[in-house]
Amino acid sequence: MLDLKAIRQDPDKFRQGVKRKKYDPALIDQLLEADEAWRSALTEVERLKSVRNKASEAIAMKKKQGQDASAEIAEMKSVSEKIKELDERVRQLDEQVHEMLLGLPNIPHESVPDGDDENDNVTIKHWGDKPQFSFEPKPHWELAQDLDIVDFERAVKITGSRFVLYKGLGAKLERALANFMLDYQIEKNGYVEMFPQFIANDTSLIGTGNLPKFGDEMFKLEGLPYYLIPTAEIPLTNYYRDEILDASQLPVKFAGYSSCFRSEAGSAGKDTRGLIRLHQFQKVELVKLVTPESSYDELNSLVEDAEDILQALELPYRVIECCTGDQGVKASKQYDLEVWLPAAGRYREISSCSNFEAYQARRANLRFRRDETSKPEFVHTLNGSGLAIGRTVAAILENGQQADGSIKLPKALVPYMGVETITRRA
RNA sequence: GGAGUGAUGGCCGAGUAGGUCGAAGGCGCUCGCCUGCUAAGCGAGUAUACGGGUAAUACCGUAUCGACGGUUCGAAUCCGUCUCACUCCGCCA
Repeated sequence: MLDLKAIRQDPDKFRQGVKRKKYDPALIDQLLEADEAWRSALTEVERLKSVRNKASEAIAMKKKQGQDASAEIAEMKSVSEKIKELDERVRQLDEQVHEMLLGLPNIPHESVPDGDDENDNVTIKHWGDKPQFSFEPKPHWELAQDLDIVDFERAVKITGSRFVLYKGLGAKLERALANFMLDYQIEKNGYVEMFPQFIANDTSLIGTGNLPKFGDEMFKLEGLPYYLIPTAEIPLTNYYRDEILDASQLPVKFAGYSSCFRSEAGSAGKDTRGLIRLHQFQKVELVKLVTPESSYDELNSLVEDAEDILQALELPYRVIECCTGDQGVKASKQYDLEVWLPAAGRYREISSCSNFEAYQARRANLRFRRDETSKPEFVHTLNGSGLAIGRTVAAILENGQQADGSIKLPKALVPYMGVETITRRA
Protein backbone atom coordinates (compact mmCIF):
# COMPACT_ATOMS: atom_id res chain seq x y z
CA MET A 1 0.00 0.00 0.00
CA LEU A 2 1.22 3.43 -0.91
CA ASP A 3 1.21 6.39 1.45
CA LEU A 4 -2.00 8.32 0.90
CA LYS A 5 -0.54 11.49 2.35
CA ALA A 6 2.43 11.29 0.04
CA ILE A 7 0.09 10.82 -2.92
CA ARG A 8 -1.84 13.95 -1.93
CA GLN A 9 1.36 15.91 -1.67
CA ASP A 10 2.92 14.84 -4.93
CA PRO A 11 0.36 13.13 -7.18
CA ASP A 12 2.54 13.44 -10.23
CA LYS A 13 5.29 11.35 -8.77
CA PHE A 14 2.79 8.57 -8.20
CA ARG A 15 1.08 8.93 -11.57
CA GLN A 16 4.45 8.36 -13.18
CA GLY A 17 5.41 5.55 -10.85
CA VAL A 18 2.16 3.74 -11.51
CA LYS A 19 2.59 4.29 -15.22
CA ARG A 20 6.10 2.86 -15.17
CA LYS A 21 4.57 -0.20 -13.57
CA LYS A 22 2.21 -0.51 -16.54
CA TYR A 23 -0.84 0.55 -14.57
CA ASP A 24 -3.22 3.32 -15.54
CA PRO A 25 -2.13 6.62 -13.95
CA ALA A 26 -5.78 7.70 -13.86
CA LEU A 27 -6.07 5.39 -10.85
CA ILE A 28 -4.28 8.06 -8.86
CA ASP A 29 -6.78 10.72 -9.85
CA GLN A 30 -9.71 8.48 -9.08
CA LEU A 31 -8.20 7.82 -5.71
CA LEU A 32 -7.71 11.50 -4.96
CA GLU A 33 -11.28 12.23 -5.96
CA ALA A 34 -12.64 9.62 -3.58
CA ASP A 35 -10.26 10.85 -0.90
CA GLU A 36 -11.55 14.38 -1.30
CA ALA A 37 -15.15 13.22 -0.92
CA TRP A 38 -14.23 11.19 2.13
CA ARG A 39 -12.46 14.06 3.82
CA SER A 40 -15.27 16.53 3.28
CA ALA A 41 -17.82 14.08 4.69
CA LEU A 42 -15.53 13.34 7.60
CA THR A 43 -15.06 17.00 8.42
CA GLU A 44 -18.81 17.52 8.44
CA VAL A 45 -19.62 14.54 10.63
CA GLU A 46 -16.89 15.45 13.07
CA ARG A 47 -18.29 18.94 13.35
CA LEU A 48 -21.71 17.52 14.17
CA LYS A 49 -20.24 15.17 16.72
CA SER A 50 -18.52 18.05 18.38
CA VAL A 51 -21.88 19.81 18.64
CA ARG A 52 -23.44 16.71 20.09
CA ASN A 53 -20.70 16.19 22.63
CA LYS A 54 -21.06 19.71 23.93
CA ALA A 55 -24.84 19.42 24.08
CA SER A 56 -24.65 16.14 25.95
CA GLU A 57 -22.43 17.74 28.50
CA ALA A 58 -24.92 20.59 28.93
CA ILE A 59 -27.77 18.13 29.30
CA ALA A 60 -25.89 16.23 31.96
CA MET A 61 -25.23 19.44 33.81
CA LYS A 62 -28.88 20.52 33.71
CA LYS A 63 -30.12 17.16 34.87
CA LYS A 64 -27.69 17.16 37.73
CA GLN A 65 -29.14 20.44 38.84
CA GLY A 66 -32.65 19.07 38.51
CA GLN A 67 -33.56 21.24 35.56
CA ASP A 68 -35.59 20.18 32.55
CA ALA A 69 -33.60 19.35 29.43
CA SER A 70 -36.26 17.90 27.19
CA ALA A 71 -35.93 20.71 24.62
CA GLU A 72 -32.23 20.08 24.18
CA ILE A 73 -32.77 16.36 24.01
CA ALA A 74 -35.37 16.74 21.29
CA GLU A 75 -33.03 18.94 19.32
CA MET A 76 -30.17 16.53 19.62
CA LYS A 77 -32.32 13.72 18.41
CA SER A 78 -32.32 15.09 14.88
CA VAL A 79 -28.61 15.85 15.03
CA SER A 80 -27.95 12.27 16.03
CA GLU A 81 -29.92 11.01 13.11
CA LYS A 82 -27.94 13.14 10.74
CA ILE A 83 -24.73 11.87 12.29
CA LYS A 84 -25.86 8.33 11.76
CA GLU A 85 -26.46 8.93 8.07
CA LEU A 86 -23.20 10.74 7.57
CA ASP A 87 -21.29 8.11 9.52
CA GLU A 88 -22.51 5.51 7.07
CA ARG A 89 -21.44 7.63 4.13
CA VAL A 90 -18.03 8.21 5.66
CA ARG A 91 -17.66 4.50 6.23
CA GLN A 92 -18.49 3.73 2.61
CA LEU A 93 -16.15 6.37 1.25
CA ASP A 94 -13.38 5.26 3.57
CA GLU A 95 -13.80 1.71 2.40
CA GLN A 96 -13.72 2.84 -1.19
CA VAL A 97 -10.51 4.80 -0.69
CA HIS A 98 -8.95 1.91 1.18
CA GLU A 99 -9.84 -0.56 -1.55
CA MET A 100 -8.46 1.69 -4.24
CA LEU A 101 -5.31 2.09 -2.24
CA LEU A 102 -4.96 -1.65 -1.76
CA GLY A 103 -5.34 -2.13 -5.50
CA LEU A 104 -2.47 0.15 -6.44
CA PRO A 105 0.91 -1.39 -7.22
CA ASN A 106 4.07 -0.32 -5.50
CA ILE A 107 6.03 2.20 -7.50
CA PRO A 108 9.51 1.30 -8.78
CA HIS A 109 12.67 2.70 -7.29
CA GLU A 110 14.23 5.33 -9.51
CA SER A 111 17.14 3.02 -10.32
CA VAL A 112 14.90 0.36 -11.88
CA PRO A 113 15.25 0.16 -15.67
CA ASP A 114 12.13 0.93 -17.67
CA GLY A 115 10.67 -1.84 -19.76
CA ASP A 116 7.57 -3.70 -20.82
CA ASP A 117 8.36 -7.31 -20.01
CA GLU A 118 11.11 -9.81 -19.31
CA ASN A 119 12.84 -8.98 -22.58
CA ASP A 120 13.77 -5.61 -21.11
CA ASN A 121 15.36 -7.05 -17.98
CA VAL A 122 19.03 -6.38 -17.48
CA THR A 123 21.51 -9.14 -16.87
CA ILE A 124 24.01 -7.85 -14.37
CA LYS A 125 26.11 -10.89 -13.58
CA HIS A 126 27.00 -14.41 -14.68
CA TRP A 127 28.50 -16.99 -12.36
CA GLY A 128 29.90 -20.44 -13.00
CA ASP A 129 30.75 -22.41 -16.12
CA LYS A 130 28.03 -24.19 -17.97
CA PRO A 131 28.81 -27.92 -18.00
CA GLN A 132 30.02 -29.39 -21.28
CA PHE A 133 28.62 -32.76 -22.24
CA SER A 134 29.95 -35.34 -24.67
CA PHE A 135 26.39 -36.54 -25.08
CA GLU A 136 22.96 -35.05 -25.45
CA PRO A 137 21.91 -33.89 -21.97
CA LYS A 138 18.53 -35.18 -20.86
CA PRO A 139 15.79 -33.13 -19.28
CA HIS A 140 15.52 -33.57 -15.54
CA TRP A 141 12.19 -35.38 -15.64
CA GLU A 142 13.65 -38.12 -17.80
CA LEU A 143 16.69 -38.44 -15.60
CA ALA A 144 14.52 -38.53 -12.50
CA GLN A 145 12.14 -41.11 -13.86
CA ASP A 146 14.99 -43.30 -15.12
CA LEU A 147 16.55 -43.14 -11.67
CA ASP A 148 13.15 -43.82 -10.06
CA ILE A 149 13.51 -40.87 -7.70
CA VAL A 150 10.30 -39.02 -8.58
CA ASP A 151 6.91 -40.30 -9.63
CA PHE A 152 4.77 -38.02 -11.74
CA GLU A 153 2.16 -40.53 -12.84
CA ARG A 154 1.20 -41.86 -9.45
CA ALA A 155 1.22 -38.35 -8.03
CA VAL A 156 -1.46 -37.51 -10.57
CA LYS A 157 -3.44 -40.53 -9.44
CA ILE A 158 -3.22 -39.41 -5.82
CA THR A 159 -4.09 -35.78 -6.46
CA GLY A 160 -4.11 -34.53 -10.03
CA SER A 161 -1.94 -32.88 -12.64
CA ARG A 162 0.92 -30.62 -11.58
CA PHE A 163 1.77 -32.63 -8.52
CA VAL A 164 4.78 -34.78 -7.93
CA LEU A 165 5.94 -37.31 -5.42
CA TYR A 166 9.60 -37.76 -4.54
CA LYS A 167 10.88 -41.24 -3.83
CA GLY A 168 14.02 -42.86 -2.51
CA LEU A 169 17.09 -40.70 -3.06
CA GLY A 170 14.83 -38.11 -4.66
CA ALA A 171 12.94 -37.73 -1.40
CA LYS A 172 16.24 -37.65 0.42
CA LEU A 173 17.54 -35.00 -1.97
CA GLU A 174 14.54 -32.79 -1.20
CA ARG A 175 15.18 -33.19 2.49
CA ALA A 176 18.94 -32.72 2.10
CA LEU A 177 18.48 -29.48 0.17
CA ALA A 178 16.10 -28.09 2.74
CA ASN A 179 18.51 -28.91 5.53
CA PHE A 180 21.51 -27.62 3.66
CA MET A 181 19.84 -24.33 2.74
CA LEU A 182 18.54 -23.75 6.24
CA ASP A 183 21.79 -24.69 7.94
CA TYR A 184 23.71 -22.40 5.64
CA GLN A 185 21.52 -19.34 6.20
CA ILE A 186 21.32 -19.90 9.93
CA GLU A 187 24.99 -20.62 10.51
CA LYS A 188 26.68 -18.43 7.91
CA ASN A 189 24.29 -15.57 7.29
CA GLY A 190 22.68 -15.08 10.68
CA TYR A 191 19.06 -15.85 9.94
CA VAL A 192 16.65 -17.11 12.58
CA GLU A 193 15.09 -20.39 11.59
CA MET A 194 11.31 -20.44 11.42
CA PHE A 195 8.93 -23.24 10.68
CA PRO A 196 5.56 -21.68 9.95
CA GLN A 197 2.08 -23.00 9.40
CA PHE A 198 1.12 -23.60 5.77
CA ILE A 199 -2.30 -22.01 6.09
CA ALA A 200 -2.81 -18.28 6.59
CA ASN A 201 -5.88 -16.13 6.99
CA ASP A 202 -7.07 -13.36 4.69
CA THR A 203 -5.73 -10.58 6.88
CA SER A 204 -2.23 -12.00 6.57
CA LEU A 205 -2.58 -12.22 2.81
CA ILE A 206 -3.73 -8.63 2.59
CA GLY A 207 -0.71 -7.73 4.69
CA THR A 208 1.74 -9.13 2.18
CA GLY A 209 -0.23 -7.90 -0.84
CA ASN A 210 -1.54 -11.23 -2.19
CA LEU A 211 -5.09 -10.11 -1.51
CA PRO A 212 -7.37 -8.61 -2.62
CA LYS A 213 -6.02 -8.83 -6.17
CA PHE A 214 -4.49 -12.27 -6.49
CA GLY A 215 -6.93 -14.55 -4.71
CA ASP A 216 -7.27 -16.78 -7.75
CA GLU A 217 -3.58 -17.68 -7.63
CA MET A 218 -4.07 -19.41 -4.30
CA PHE A 219 -5.99 -22.38 -2.92
CA LYS A 220 -8.70 -21.30 -0.53
CA LEU A 221 -10.12 -23.54 2.15
CA GLU A 222 -13.78 -24.11 1.65
CA GLY A 223 -16.01 -22.07 3.93
CA LEU A 224 -13.11 -20.42 5.75
CA PRO A 225 -11.15 -17.20 5.22
CA TYR A 226 -8.03 -19.38 5.07
CA TYR A 227 -5.62 -20.01 2.22
CA LEU A 228 -2.80 -22.44 1.58
CA ILE A 229 0.28 -20.26 1.58
CA PRO A 230 1.90 -19.61 -1.81
CA THR A 231 5.19 -18.91 -0.01
CA ALA A 232 6.56 -18.75 3.54
CA GLU A 233 6.81 -15.01 2.96
CA ILE A 234 3.21 -14.82 4.18
CA PRO A 235 3.66 -16.16 7.71
CA LEU A 236 7.16 -14.74 8.14
CA THR A 237 6.27 -11.22 7.07
CA ASN A 238 3.10 -11.26 9.14
CA TYR A 239 4.86 -12.57 12.23
CA TYR A 240 5.23 -9.07 13.67
CA ARG A 241 2.07 -7.67 12.10
CA ASP A 242 0.46 -4.89 14.17
CA GLU A 243 3.51 -4.65 16.38
CA ILE A 244 5.98 -1.90 17.08
CA LEU A 245 9.54 -3.19 17.17
CA ASP A 246 12.42 -1.64 18.97
CA ALA A 247 15.11 -0.33 16.61
CA SER A 248 17.61 -2.59 18.34
CA GLN A 249 15.67 -5.62 17.07
CA LEU A 250 16.37 -4.65 13.46
CA PRO A 251 17.26 -6.07 11.10
CA VAL A 252 14.98 -9.05 11.66
CA LYS A 253 16.16 -11.93 9.49
CA PHE A 254 14.02 -15.03 9.16
CA ALA A 255 14.72 -18.17 7.17
CA GLY A 256 11.68 -20.41 6.85
CA TYR A 257 11.09 -23.69 5.12
CA SER A 258 7.64 -24.51 3.86
CA SER A 259 5.60 -26.12 1.19
CA CYS A 260 4.15 -23.56 -1.20
CA PHE A 261 0.82 -23.95 -2.93
CA ARG A 262 -0.11 -22.16 -6.13
CA SER A 263 -3.15 -22.65 -8.26
CA GLU A 264 -1.18 -21.61 -11.36
CA ALA A 265 -4.30 -20.06 -12.79
CA GLY A 266 -3.64 -18.79 -16.27
CA SER A 267 -0.57 -20.93 -16.86
CA ALA A 268 -2.33 -23.75 -18.66
CA GLY A 269 0.02 -25.41 -21.11
CA LYS A 270 3.14 -23.82 -19.64
CA ASP A 271 5.91 -25.98 -18.24
CA THR A 272 3.65 -28.97 -18.04
CA ARG A 273 6.50 -31.41 -17.67
CA GLY A 274 8.92 -31.79 -14.84
CA LEU A 275 9.53 -29.98 -11.63
CA ILE A 276 9.33 -26.40 -12.86
CA ARG A 277 5.73 -25.44 -12.30
CA LEU A 278 3.69 -27.40 -9.78
CA HIS A 279 0.77 -26.79 -7.48
CA GLN A 280 2.96 -27.71 -4.51
CA PHE A 281 6.66 -27.21 -4.08
CA GLN A 282 9.00 -26.63 -1.20
CA LYS A 283 11.10 -23.58 -0.64
CA VAL A 284 13.37 -21.96 1.87
CA GLU A 285 12.37 -18.33 2.08
CA LEU A 286 14.40 -15.45 3.48
CA VAL A 287 12.55 -12.50 4.96
CA LYS A 288 13.99 -9.31 6.39
CA LEU A 289 12.49 -6.39 8.27
CA VAL A 290 14.86 -3.45 8.20
CA THR A 291 15.16 0.30 8.66
CA PRO A 292 14.20 2.39 5.63
CA GLU A 293 17.68 3.82 5.20
CA SER A 294 19.29 0.40 5.05
CA SER A 295 16.85 -1.44 2.82
CA TYR A 296 18.79 -1.21 -0.44
CA ASP A 297 21.99 -2.41 1.18
CA GLU A 298 19.95 -5.18 2.73
CA LEU A 299 18.57 -6.08 -0.68
CA ASN A 300 22.08 -6.48 -2.04
CA SER A 301 23.09 -8.71 0.83
CA LEU A 302 19.89 -10.70 0.46
CA VAL A 303 20.78 -11.42 -3.16
CA GLU A 304 24.24 -12.48 -2.03
CA ASP A 305 22.75 -14.78 0.60
CA ALA A 306 20.70 -16.51 -2.08
CA GLU A 307 23.68 -16.62 -4.44
CA ASP A 308 25.69 -18.35 -1.73
CA ILE A 309 23.48 -21.38 -2.08
CA LEU A 310 23.83 -21.57 -5.84
CA GLN A 311 27.58 -21.21 -5.57
CA ALA A 312 27.84 -23.83 -2.86
CA LEU A 313 25.80 -26.15 -5.08
CA GLU A 314 28.10 -25.32 -8.02
CA LEU A 315 25.18 -24.34 -10.22
CA PRO A 316 25.80 -21.82 -13.01
CA TYR A 317 23.44 -18.88 -12.80
CA ARG A 318 22.92 -15.27 -13.74
CA VAL A 319 21.53 -12.32 -11.86
CA ILE A 320 18.79 -10.31 -13.53
CA GLU A 321 17.58 -6.89 -12.60
CA CYS A 322 13.89 -6.84 -13.37
CA CYS A 323 12.59 -3.93 -15.41
CA THR A 324 9.56 -1.93 -14.29
CA GLY A 325 7.17 -4.04 -16.37
CA ASP A 326 8.45 -7.40 -15.15
CA GLN A 327 8.71 -6.61 -11.46
CA GLY A 328 6.23 -8.02 -9.03
CA VAL A 329 3.37 -5.68 -8.29
CA LYS A 330 4.53 -5.31 -4.69
CA ALA A 331 8.20 -4.66 -5.38
CA SER A 332 10.12 -1.42 -5.53
CA LYS A 333 13.16 -3.22 -6.81
CA GLN A 334 13.65 -6.83 -7.71
CA TYR A 335 16.49 -9.12 -8.70
CA ASP A 336 15.89 -12.58 -10.04
CA LEU A 337 18.43 -15.38 -9.89
CA GLU A 338 18.21 -17.71 -12.84
CA VAL A 339 19.85 -21.11 -12.87
CA TRP A 340 21.20 -22.78 -15.97
CA LEU A 341 19.26 -25.82 -17.17
CA PRO A 342 21.40 -27.53 -19.84
CA ALA A 343 18.73 -29.77 -21.37
CA ALA A 344 16.34 -26.89 -21.72
CA GLY A 345 19.22 -24.79 -22.94
CA ARG A 346 18.05 -21.80 -20.97
CA TYR A 347 18.10 -20.08 -17.62
CA ARG A 348 15.14 -20.49 -15.27
CA GLU A 349 14.19 -18.37 -12.31
CA ILE A 350 15.14 -20.09 -9.08
CA SER A 351 15.00 -17.14 -6.71
CA SER A 352 13.40 -13.74 -6.68
CA CYS A 353 14.67 -11.12 -4.25
CA SER A 354 12.73 -7.94 -3.66
CA ASN A 355 12.66 -4.80 -1.63
CA PHE A 356 9.07 -3.78 -0.96
CA GLU A 357 10.04 -0.66 0.97
CA ALA A 358 7.02 0.21 3.15
CA TYR A 359 4.43 -1.24 0.77
CA GLN A 360 3.83 -4.35 2.85
CA ALA A 361 4.67 -2.71 6.16
CA ARG A 362 1.89 -0.21 5.68
CA ARG A 363 -0.59 -2.97 4.89
CA ALA A 364 0.53 -5.16 7.75
CA ASN A 365 1.13 -2.27 10.14
CA LEU A 366 4.72 -3.31 10.79
CA ARG A 367 6.47 -0.54 12.64
CA PHE A 368 9.52 0.26 14.69
CA ARG A 369 10.59 3.00 17.06
CA ARG A 370 14.04 4.54 16.88
CA ASP A 371 14.03 5.34 20.61
CA GLU A 372 11.57 5.76 23.46
CA THR A 373 10.56 9.26 22.54
CA SER A 374 10.30 8.97 18.77
CA LYS A 375 7.22 8.17 16.74
CA PRO A 376 6.69 4.73 15.25
CA GLU A 377 7.79 4.40 11.63
CA PHE A 378 7.11 1.71 9.09
CA VAL A 379 9.89 -0.79 8.52
CA HIS A 380 10.95 -1.86 5.08
CA THR A 381 10.35 -5.49 4.19
CA LEU A 382 12.34 -7.69 1.85
CA ASN A 383 12.24 -11.28 0.85
CA GLY A 384 13.91 -13.72 -1.45
CA SER A 385 13.93 -17.41 -2.14
CA GLY A 386 16.89 -19.23 -0.85
CA LEU A 387 16.01 -21.32 -2.92
CA ALA A 388 13.01 -22.98 -4.56
CA ILE A 389 13.81 -26.62 -3.91
CA GLY A 390 12.02 -28.29 -6.83
CA ARG A 391 13.83 -26.16 -9.35
CA THR A 392 17.07 -26.74 -7.48
CA VAL A 393 16.55 -30.48 -7.84
CA ALA A 394 15.96 -29.98 -11.54
CA ALA A 395 19.16 -27.97 -11.84
CA ILE A 396 21.24 -30.49 -9.91
CA LEU A 397 19.96 -33.34 -12.06
CA GLU A 398 20.50 -31.60 -15.36
CA ASN A 399 23.87 -30.08 -14.54
CA GLY A 400 25.22 -33.10 -12.71
CA GLN A 401 24.14 -35.75 -15.19
CA GLN A 402 26.69 -38.15 -16.57
CA ALA A 403 26.80 -40.32 -19.66
CA ASP A 404 25.43 -43.34 -17.78
CA GLY A 405 22.45 -41.40 -16.47
CA SER A 406 23.76 -41.11 -12.94
CA ILE A 407 23.98 -37.78 -11.17
CA LYS A 408 27.13 -36.38 -9.66
CA LEU A 409 26.11 -34.42 -6.58
CA PRO A 410 27.67 -31.12 -5.50
CA LYS A 411 30.26 -31.63 -2.73
CA ALA A 412 28.27 -29.55 -0.30
CA LEU A 413 25.42 -32.03 -0.42
CA VAL A 414 27.45 -35.19 0.09
CA PRO A 415 27.34 -34.98 3.90
CA TYR A 416 23.60 -34.57 3.71
CA MET A 417 23.08 -37.32 1.15
CA GLY A 418 25.62 -39.88 2.29
CA VAL A 419 26.49 -40.61 -1.34
CA GLU A 420 28.42 -38.78 -4.03
CA THR A 421 26.26 -39.83 -6.92
CA ILE A 422 22.70 -40.85 -7.48
CA THR A 423 22.51 -44.06 -9.42
CA ARG A 424 19.66 -46.34 -10.29
CA ARG A 425 18.99 -48.80 -7.55
CA ALA A 426 19.77 -52.32 -8.58
C1' G B 1 -17.31 -31.29 20.40
C1' G B 2 -19.78 -30.10 25.65
C1' A B 3 -19.76 -26.75 30.27
C1' G B 4 -17.96 -22.35 32.48
C1' U B 5 -15.01 -17.72 33.13
C1' G B 6 -12.91 -13.67 31.04
C1' A B 7 -11.08 -9.64 27.28
C1' U B 8 -9.68 -1.93 29.95
C1' G B 9 -3.60 2.26 28.19
C1' G B 10 3.86 -0.41 27.55
C1' C B 11 2.56 -3.82 31.88
C1' C B 12 -0.57 -4.75 36.35
C1' G B 13 -5.23 -3.20 37.80
C1' A B 14 -9.96 0.04 39.41
C1' G B 15 -14.31 1.38 37.24
C1' U B 16 -22.06 -1.42 35.79
C1' A B 17 -28.83 2.27 39.51
C1' G B 18 -25.44 5.01 31.57
C1' G B 19 -23.63 11.71 32.01
C1' U B 20 -16.51 16.37 32.18
C1' C B 21 -13.80 8.52 31.73
C1' G B 22 -8.83 8.80 27.27
C1' A B 23 -10.34 6.43 31.50
C1' A B 24 -8.45 6.10 39.36
C1' G B 25 -4.21 3.72 41.45
C1' G B 26 0.42 1.13 40.96
C1' C B 27 4.67 -0.39 37.99
C1' G B 28 7.68 0.91 34.02
C1' C B 29 9.66 4.89 31.09
C1' U B 30 11.29 10.32 30.06
C1' C B 31 12.80 15.10 31.99
C1' G B 32 14.03 18.04 36.28
C1' C B 33 15.21 18.52 41.68
C1' C B 34 17.54 16.56 45.90
C1' U B 35 21.27 13.39 48.20
C1' G B 36 29.46 13.84 48.75
C1' C B 37 28.77 7.54 45.37
C1' U B 38 24.58 3.81 45.07
C1' A B 39 19.73 3.07 46.78
C1' A B 40 15.75 5.80 48.39
C1' G B 41 12.95 10.52 48.06
C1' C B 42 10.38 14.87 45.55
C1' G B 43 8.05 17.33 41.15
C1' A B 44 6.34 17.20 36.11
C1' G B 45 5.36 14.43 31.92
C1' U B 46 4.27 9.75 29.52
C1' A B 47 -1.21 6.12 23.98
C1' U B 48 -2.61 5.57 18.95
C1' A B 49 -5.12 6.78 14.44
C1' C B 50 -7.58 10.13 11.33
C1' G B 51 -9.16 15.13 9.90
C1' G B 52 -8.30 20.48 10.24
C1' G B 53 -4.28 23.81 10.98
C1' U B 54 1.27 25.20 10.51
C1' A B 55 7.19 26.30 6.89
C1' A B 56 7.46 22.81 10.82
C1' U B 57 5.87 22.89 15.95
C1' A B 58 1.95 24.60 18.83
C1' C B 59 -2.99 24.08 18.63
C1' C B 60 -8.29 22.47 17.50
C1' G B 61 -11.66 18.44 16.47
C1' U B 62 -13.15 13.26 16.09
C1' A B 63 -12.50 8.24 17.21
C1' U B 64 -10.52 4.19 20.11
C1' C B 65 -11.87 0.31 27.16
C1' G B 66 -11.39 -7.52 22.12
C1' A B 67 -14.47 -6.85 17.10
C1' C B 68 -19.03 -5.67 14.79
C1' G B 69 -24.04 -4.10 15.30
C1' G B 70 -28.26 -2.18 18.44
C1' U B 71 -30.78 0.97 22.41
C1' U B 72 -30.07 6.32 24.02
C1' C B 73 -29.70 13.36 23.62
C1' G B 74 -25.37 10.64 25.73
C1' A B 75 -22.31 3.80 26.62
C1' A B 76 -15.98 1.15 29.06
C1' U B 77 -20.78 0.75 31.61
C1' C B 78 -27.39 -1.88 28.91
C1' C B 79 -28.80 -5.60 24.65
C1' G B 80 -27.33 -8.93 20.36
C1' U B 81 -23.70 -11.41 17.26
C1' C B 82 -18.73 -12.81 16.55
C1' U B 83 -13.49 -13.53 17.69
C1' C B 84 -9.79 -14.78 20.98
C1' A B 85 -7.80 -16.48 25.78
C1' C B 86 -8.12 -19.46 30.19
C1' U B 87 -10.37 -23.69 33.25
C1' C B 88 -12.94 -28.48 33.38
C1' C B 89 -14.88 -32.79 30.55
C1' G B 90 -14.63 -35.64 26.00
C1' C B 91 -11.60 -36.89 21.67
C1' C B 92 -7.05 -37.13 19.18
C1' A B 93 -0.95 -37.15 16.98
